[in-house]
Amino acid sequence: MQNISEEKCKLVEELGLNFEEKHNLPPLAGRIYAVMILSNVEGHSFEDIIEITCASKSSVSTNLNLLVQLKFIEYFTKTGDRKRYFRTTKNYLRITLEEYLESIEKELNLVKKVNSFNKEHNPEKFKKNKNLGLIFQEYLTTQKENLETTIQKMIMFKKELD
Amino acid sequence: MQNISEEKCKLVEELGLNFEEKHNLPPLAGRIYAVMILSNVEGHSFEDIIEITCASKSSVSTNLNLLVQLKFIEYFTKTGDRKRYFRTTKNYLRITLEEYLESIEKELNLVKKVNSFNKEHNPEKFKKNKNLGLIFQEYLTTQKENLETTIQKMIMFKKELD
DNA sequence: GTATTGGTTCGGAAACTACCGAACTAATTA
DNA sequence: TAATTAGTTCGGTAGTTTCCGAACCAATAC
Repeated sequence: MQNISEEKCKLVEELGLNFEEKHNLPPLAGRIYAVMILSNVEGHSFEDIIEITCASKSSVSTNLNLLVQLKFIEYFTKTGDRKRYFRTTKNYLRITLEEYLESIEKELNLVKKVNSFNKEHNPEKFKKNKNLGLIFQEYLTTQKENLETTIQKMIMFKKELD
Repeated sequence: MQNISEEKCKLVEELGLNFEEKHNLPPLAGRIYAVMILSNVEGHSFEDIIEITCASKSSVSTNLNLLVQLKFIEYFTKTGDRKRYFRTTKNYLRITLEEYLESIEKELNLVKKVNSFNKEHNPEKFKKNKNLGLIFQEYLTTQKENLETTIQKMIMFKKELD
């Protein structure tokens, strides 16, 4: 990490790790994304990212393209300038929330499947764990609803977002 | 997967993958855990698991011990029988929820840090994204509270659980 | 004692991931 | 046309993960 304050550098590492885990990104992609989240600049060039992250051209190329493909970032150009400039997409929070929603739905589905499988095949086990299973199912349902309303709220800010 | 129905086998794969992802377990550990969740039997022996999963002694040993260490499963013995028998711990749902809570707290913390960093260092960017940042923070807070009450509910069933 | 049972430990193989450097392409400039 | 710029593609390497088999250990059975 070059040319950035120590405070920022630490936050980049921390945020980067978080993105890496939560979105299953390679470490470098997580760091690049963190740099952009924490930056003043409207648009980092390819070169900027190489300098800041101290990574090779090829790695930066691969990871920038990955982030673009996953819609975490986007690029724009300036007339009379061959470079591409990258910035976070304005709706990355919505993407994150939608990812959460998807994963919650998947899990809720699984829990229901397990509950009904055990109900049918292991009735005495099901009875014993019924309350727990239902509490978990209830929790997931609440969370799903919560996510849906949050996403609705975000869409209300659409003009700002898109 | 031997000696289990096709339906169960499919569910084991699906559940196993889910545990693998959500709890960062090796594939075999995820499958073993899934087998136990979906089973009638009160206590699988070491041998049982080897047969069902078609994995080697050493792998089964390693992964059973991992699951025990992480408190996903526990073992008991029968008098006059040298074998160990494994079963899911009765509070694995609580463990899962507590893991969620921890990860939400971490993320909420990070979001706050990012918000205050941007407020200080990139004020115009912060202004532009303020509403989104706050909506996200609000969402995380609600979710955290939701989790806390759910865990409380679970603790109310303590007698059944522990 | 010796054999068997139940399980652990260790070394290594196979597969996967993340990154790098070198060679390359395609567009622009001189 | 030659050189430069901006970025991509490819082959390979280092590190990590997951699993296996073989050797091993400790307790019981013969």
